[in-house]
Amino acid sequence: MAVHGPAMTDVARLAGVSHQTVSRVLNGHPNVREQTRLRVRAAIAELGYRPNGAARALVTGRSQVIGVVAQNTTLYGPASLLAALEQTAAEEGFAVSVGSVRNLDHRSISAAVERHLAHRVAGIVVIAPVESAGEALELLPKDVPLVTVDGDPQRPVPLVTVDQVAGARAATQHLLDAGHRTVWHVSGPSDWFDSAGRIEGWRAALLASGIDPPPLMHGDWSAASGYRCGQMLARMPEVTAIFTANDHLALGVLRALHEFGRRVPADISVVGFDDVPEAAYFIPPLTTVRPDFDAVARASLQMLLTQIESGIGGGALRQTIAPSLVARDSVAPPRH
Amino acid sequence: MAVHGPAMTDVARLAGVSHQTVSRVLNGHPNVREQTRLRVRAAIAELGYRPNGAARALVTGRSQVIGVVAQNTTLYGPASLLAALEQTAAEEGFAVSVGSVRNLDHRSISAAVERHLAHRVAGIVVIAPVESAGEALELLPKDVPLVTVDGDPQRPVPLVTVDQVAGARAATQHLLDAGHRTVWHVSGPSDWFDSAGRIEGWRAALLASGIDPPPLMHGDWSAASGYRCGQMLARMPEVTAIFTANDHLALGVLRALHEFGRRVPADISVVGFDDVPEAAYFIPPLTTVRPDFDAVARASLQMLLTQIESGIGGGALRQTIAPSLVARDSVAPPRH
DNA sequence: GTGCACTATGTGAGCGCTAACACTACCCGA
DNA sequence: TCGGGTAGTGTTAGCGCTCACATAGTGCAC
Repeated sequence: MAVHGPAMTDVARLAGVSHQTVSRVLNGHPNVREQTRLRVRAAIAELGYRPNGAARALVTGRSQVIGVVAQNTTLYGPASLLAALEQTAAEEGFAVSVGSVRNLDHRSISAAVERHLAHRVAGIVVIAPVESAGEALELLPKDVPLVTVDGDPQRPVPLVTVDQVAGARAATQHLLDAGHRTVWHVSGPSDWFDSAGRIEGWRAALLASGIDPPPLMHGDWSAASGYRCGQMLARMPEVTAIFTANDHLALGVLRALHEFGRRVPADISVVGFDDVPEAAYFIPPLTTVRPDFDAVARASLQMLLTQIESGIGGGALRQTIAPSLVARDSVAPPRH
Repeated sequence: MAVHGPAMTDVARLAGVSHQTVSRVLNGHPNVREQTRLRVRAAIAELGYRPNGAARALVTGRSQVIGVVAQNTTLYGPASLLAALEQTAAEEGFAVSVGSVRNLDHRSISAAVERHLAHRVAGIVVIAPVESAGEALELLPKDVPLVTVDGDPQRPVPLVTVDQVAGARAATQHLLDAGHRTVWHVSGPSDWFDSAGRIEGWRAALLASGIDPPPLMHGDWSAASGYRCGQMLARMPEVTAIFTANDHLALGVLRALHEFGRRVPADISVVGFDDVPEAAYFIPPLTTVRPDFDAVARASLQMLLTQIESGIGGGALRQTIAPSLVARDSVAPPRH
C-alpha cells in the first residue's frame, strides 16, 4: 500500500546536490550557500517531500516525540494539562504521544513508560499526582529525560507543580477575610498530592489566624462525593464557609446546600479550585482558584527540553506555578 | 546520552541464533522451534531488550502509532473520545499521537495530518465536527488509512458518528411525552455537524407531532452562551420546555431561569446532551442524552485497523452509534 | 607562489530492523 | 532409490537518514 513518497535522494537529484546537502538544509546547518538552499527548498516543495521521522529517529536514537503518561484524561485538570502540553510541544516541533493508564500504580506506570521508550521518545512527562506513582519513577532508567507534573515533592525527580498550598491558603484566607470564624474543607482523595497540598494550605491559613481546623471531609473529586459531604455540612448550623478541593466537589456541595434550603452565599460561602469553564455559571457563580495550566505545560516542556539538549537525564529541578484567586458571587460575610 | 540498549543482534548472539530468528520470535512467525523460541525469549528477558520501533517503522514504512487530529481536547466530548481511543488503541498494541489544532480549517487540519504522516503513522483519526474540516480531508493522500469521527455525513470518507438526530429526537419526544405543547431548542455553533444533527432531530420530533418548531436559539456550547439564551427564554411565559444541545448550555440556561425565578422543572423542563459527570448534580439533576464514547472509539479503531490490515486507504464505510436518554429530575409535566 | 584557514559540498558507513531468498535437514511417496 | 515438499534457520540487502570524514574551491598573509 502507501506509495512511498520521495526520499531525500530524490530531492537531491532534482536539486542537483548530494543528499547530505539536503539534510543540511533541512536541519538548518550553516555552511550552505543561499542559492543552494533555495534550490533545495524548491525541489522539496516541488516533490512534496516530507522527511521520514522514523529514519531520523533510527540514526539519532531519538524521535521528535514526547511521551506523556497520565491517568484520567477526562478530568478537567489532566485534560487541560494535556492540551497545553500538546500545544507547547507542537510549537517546539515535537509531537505528543499519550499513554494513559488505568491506575497510577508501579506496574502500570512502568508499562506505559516502557511503551514510550520502545518508540524512542525524546522525553517523558508523567502526570503523577499520587503516591504510588513516585516509586515507579525512581526505578526508571536514569538516562531518559523525564519530568513529573503534580508529583511527589519529596522525590529527587524533576518536578513542575501548581502551588497547591498557596492556592488553598488564598482560598481559605479569602473566606476568613470576609469575616468567617472558620472554614470547613471538602478534600480530594487522600492519596493525591494535590489533595494533600490543598489540605495543608487550608490548615496553614487557619492556624496562622489562630483557628483550630474543623474536621476534614473526604471527597474523591466527583460532584457525587461533594454532594454527600454537602448533605452533612448543610445540617450543621455552625458552618458558614466551605472550601472544596475542586469545582466539581463545590457543585455537589452547592446542590446539597440548595436542597437543605441553605442559601449561598447568604447563609454559607463556598470556594472551589480549578476554575472549570462552567464555574462562572454555577448557582451562584463560584469563587475559585485558577491554576495556570499553560504555565505548567510551558515549564515542564522547558525543563524537558533542557534535559534533552544537554543530554542529562534526571536532574532534580523543581518549579512551582502560583495559582490565582477568581472572586465571584459565592462568598459573602457571615450573618450574625 | 542515553546508553543505547541492546539490539536484536545482541539477543541473537546470547541465544545462539541469527538476528532473523529473533525477529521471527518477536513477530510471532510460525516455523520456529518451541525450544528456540524459549531460548530467544530468555535472552530477551535477560538483556532487557526492547525492540526499536523506529527501525521497524523505517523498514515497514508504518509505525505502530495512530495519529489523532482534534480541536479542543478540553471539551468533555472530545476529551472522552480521545481517552477512549487511546485506551482501545493500547489494547491493540498501538500508541496514540495527538495533534490538536486551534482551528478546524483546511490549513490547520492538513498541517496536523502532515505532521502525523512525517512520523509515518499507521493511520489517522480525525475528529472533524465542522464543515471546513471536510474539505481538507478529501484532498488528503488517499493511500493512508483514515477515519473521521463526527464528520460530514455527506463526504465519501469513512465515518463513525454518534446518532445526533436520534438523540435529539428522543430528548424532544421525552419532553412532548411529558405533556409540553412545544419544545424550544438552544443549539450549538451552526457549523458543527453535531449541532446540525441535533437541530434536525429536534425539528423532526416536533414536526412528527404536527408542531411548528419555535425559533431556534444559537449558542456556542459554552455555559456563558446558554446563560444568555436562558435570559431570553426566562422572560417568555409561553416557554415550558427547553432542549439544549449540550449539558453546559443547559447549566447556563438553568442559572438564567433560576435568576428569573422560573423553577425547574415546576415551571420549565430542561433536557441536555452529553451526560457530563456533573450533570447529575446540577440544580436540579439534569435529564440528558448520553453518547457512548467508548463505542465510538471502538468502532473507529476497528474501521481503521481494517483499512490498515487490508491495505486499503479510504473506503466509504459509515457507522452510527445510538445514544441513550438518561432521565433525571429536570423534566416534569407543564402546569396549566 | 606556497601554506593555511575557512567555506561549501560530496562520499561512505551504518543506525536496527524486516523481507526475500538461500540453505540444510528430514520425511514422504513413487 | 530419488525427486520434491516442508520445517527450521541463516545470509544478504536495503529502508532513509545523520555523522564523520574527505575533497574541492576561495581568500589572504607571507
